[in-house]
Amino acid sequence: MPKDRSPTRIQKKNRAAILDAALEVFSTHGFRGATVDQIAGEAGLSKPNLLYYFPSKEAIFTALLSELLDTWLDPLRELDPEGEPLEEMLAYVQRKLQMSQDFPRESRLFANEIVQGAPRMLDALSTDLKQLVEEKAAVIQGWMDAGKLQPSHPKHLIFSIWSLTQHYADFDVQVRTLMGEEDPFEAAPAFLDTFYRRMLTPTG
Amino acid sequence: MPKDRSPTRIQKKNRAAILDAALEVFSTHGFRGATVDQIAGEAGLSKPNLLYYFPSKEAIFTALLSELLDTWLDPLRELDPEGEPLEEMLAYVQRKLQMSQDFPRESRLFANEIVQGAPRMLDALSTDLKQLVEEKAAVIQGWMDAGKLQPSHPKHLIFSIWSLTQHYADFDVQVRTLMGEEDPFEAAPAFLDTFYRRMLTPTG
DNA sequence: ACCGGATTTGACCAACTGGTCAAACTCAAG
DNA sequence: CTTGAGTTTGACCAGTTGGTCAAATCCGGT
Repeated sequence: MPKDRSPTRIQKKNRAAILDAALEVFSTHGFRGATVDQIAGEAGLSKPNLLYYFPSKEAIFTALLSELLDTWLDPLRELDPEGEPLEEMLAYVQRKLQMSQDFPRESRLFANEIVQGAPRMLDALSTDLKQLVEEKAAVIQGWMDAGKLQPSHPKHLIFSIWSLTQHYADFDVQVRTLMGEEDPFEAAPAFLDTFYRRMLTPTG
Repeated sequence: MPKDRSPTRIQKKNRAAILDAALEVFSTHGFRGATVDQIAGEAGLSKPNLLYYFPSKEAIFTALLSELLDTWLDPLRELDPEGEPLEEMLAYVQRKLQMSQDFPRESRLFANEIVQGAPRMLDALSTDLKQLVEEKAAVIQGWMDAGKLQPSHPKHLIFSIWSLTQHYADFDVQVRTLMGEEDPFEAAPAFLDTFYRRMLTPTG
């Protein structure tokens, strides 16, 4: 293993290649289903060479998770308590949908892990994610209390946004099989905008 | 292997035990992540004994899939073209939610498979499921055209129902981690009812 | 050109996995 | 209580997998 000096050009390149390859392989086969050989091949390295950069398969996976989780939660972080409530929520929905379109592998990586009980993510879920959700759920509750949003259950509302947007990435095969030629991401933005506009616009 | 006579008492019991064990193990670890030993253990059999009833791991999996797919699609099948549109849709949502609550393992089994590209299910998706969805999407489109439902994209609407309801089963760990003591299935029915009532009630 | 650390690799290993097989055991019908 | 089909198992096998290691090669600074 390289000393803990600042990484060389080669180290940067190879670590990046490995993480990208790992994302590709882990997201399509899950942790257990992915093999180190597969990742090494995808990264253009031999297996021992890959293990020169990361001590184990597990280490690659956790490095990948911690690298991606922050990015993944950014759209929710950007929800602005000072903004106009309805527009903030609708903008969040669109940002999240865009993430599913642009980063489906990341979405599937998390989906795989969570469906299987999140054995390597529970920590992050119950600390970082929980804190963020509590904070934003409180903001949304505030907006509802102020009559700016139609009252409902803030956490269920957040879950619904995750669910509806990530579905297009996680269940991509199914969605595309059933939609035929039509690109799912063509109608999705308008569909979700209408959906949440009707749901969240306060009545009287 | 037993002859193709009518199954004995022992055969019935063991085949059922194996399929139940397989559901448990496949749904929490995915196909690749599950081992035949694990399934055998869960079923209370030795590995060779299990392989006396099913010729291979693959065979167990496909037997399980074909046994469950029909049940899984029943709620959609029951959507009655002759019924009152809004109530039919809302009832479908509740049936689907109930499935997620009562059969989370089944939901996760399909989720695991589809997230990973549905390598063993594409056939079923592109034939049985596709046909059913086309049929029901047409019914919904008809209701929209008749002004009985707020117009939107029927297929996206169906996907949204799958997504919102199955989320509670597939992402159970995450949902429960973030909701703390509160049982997700307590508020979910009302949340989804409100959601779709507002979405689907036709405006003027 | 030379040196020492960084990088790469082929050979190897132990554990695991899906699957086989012949021998042993169980059980219901006569 | 026999008998033969139905059932179960221990031993085994070949392929895969995560990981190790010493030796070989590469590369940047002098």
